[in-house]
Amino acid sequence: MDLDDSDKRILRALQTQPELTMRELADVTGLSHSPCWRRLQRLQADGAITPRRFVIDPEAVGYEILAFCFVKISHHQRDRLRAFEDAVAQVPAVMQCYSLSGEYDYVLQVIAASVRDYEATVKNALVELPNVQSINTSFTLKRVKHSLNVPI
Amino acid sequence: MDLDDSDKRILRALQTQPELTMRELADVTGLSHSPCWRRLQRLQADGAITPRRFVIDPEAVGYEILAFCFVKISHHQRDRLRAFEDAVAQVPAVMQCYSLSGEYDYVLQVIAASVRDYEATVKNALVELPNVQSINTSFTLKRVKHSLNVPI
DNA sequence: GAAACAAGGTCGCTATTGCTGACCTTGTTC
DNA sequence: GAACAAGGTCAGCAATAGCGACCTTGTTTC
Repeated sequence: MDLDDSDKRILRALQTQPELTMRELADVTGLSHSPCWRRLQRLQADGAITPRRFVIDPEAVGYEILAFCFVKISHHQRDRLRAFEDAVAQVPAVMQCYSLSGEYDYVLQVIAASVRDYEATVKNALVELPNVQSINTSFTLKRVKHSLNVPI
Repeated sequence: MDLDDSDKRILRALQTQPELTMRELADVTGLSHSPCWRRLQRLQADGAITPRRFVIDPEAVGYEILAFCFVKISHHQRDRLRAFEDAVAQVPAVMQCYSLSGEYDYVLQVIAASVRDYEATVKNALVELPNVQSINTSFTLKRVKHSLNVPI
C-alpha cells in the first residue's frame, strides 16, 4: 500500500494521540476535516488500521505468564501445515503464531494465568494440535517493551 | 485486579464487537448504561484497557520483515540490565522486548521494511545498545496468528 | 433488625461528535 | 486547455458520549 505524507501524518497522530477527535486529527495533520476523514476511511478500508477499539492488557487482567513456545512439526506437506496453522489459530491462549526459518517450525506467544495454567494449556491444547512433534517453552521474566506503535 | 462477571462481559464484548456504542455495550452486557459506563471508566483508570484507539497493521504499511532477535548481554548487574532495557525501549523498530529464562537474556520482536533495512537496524541500533554481547536473529516466514483479544 | 454501604437502575440533559453531501478551488497531467 | 485528482469550504443532523442527581435493591455489619 502506498502512503503519502498526509497518510503518514494521520497514522502518526493516531498512534501518538489516540484520543483525538476527527476535527482535532484534521488540525494536527494540516488537512481540513473532509479530506482527512476521507483518508481515514480509505486507510480503514485498505486494512491499514483496525476499527477504533479498546485494547486489553493481559497482565492487568491476571495473565501472569507469557511464554514463547517453539514448535517442531512432524510432516511438512502443505496440507499438514495448514492443519496445524488452522488449529493453532483457534487456541485462545495463543496470542501470536509465526512460522520460522531455522531450527524450529513455529513460534507461539502464549499467555496463562499461572504456571499451572500454562502447563494445562500446553498439555490439553498445544500438544494435541495436529502434526506437532515437539514443543519447547521459553518463559518470559519481564515485559520490557510492548508497543502497538509502528514507526511511520 | 479483580474482575467480576459484569467486568468480564464488558471486556468480552469490547473485544468481539469493538464498534459497539456505549448504549449497545450496556445492552449486550445486561447492564443499564450508567453502571456500564462507570465500570468502563474504572477499567480504564485501572489500566485494564487502553484508551480507544486505531491499531496499525505493520504488514499493511510496508513492514515486510518481522524477526525475533535473541540477545545475550555482557554484564548482569542490575544497573547494567537497566541500561540495556531503557535503551532498547527507545528503538522504534522494536515492537516487543521480554527478558527470558534460559540460554538468552532477551527476546526482541523487530519489524523492518526489508532484509536490507533489517540489517541496518541491527547494525546501527541494536548492536550499539549498551551491554550487548551477541545477537541471534530468527526470521519469521508467515504470520499465522496475531491477536489482540485476550481470553476472558 | 436497624443502619450503613455498595451497586445497579432510572431519568434527563447538553455540548460534542461522527458522518455526510454538495459544491468550489487548486494543481497536475496529458 | 481539457480532464482529473485532491483538497477546501460550508452546512447540517442525528447519534453519542459523558455526565449528574436521585432512587431502589441487596448485602454486610453491628
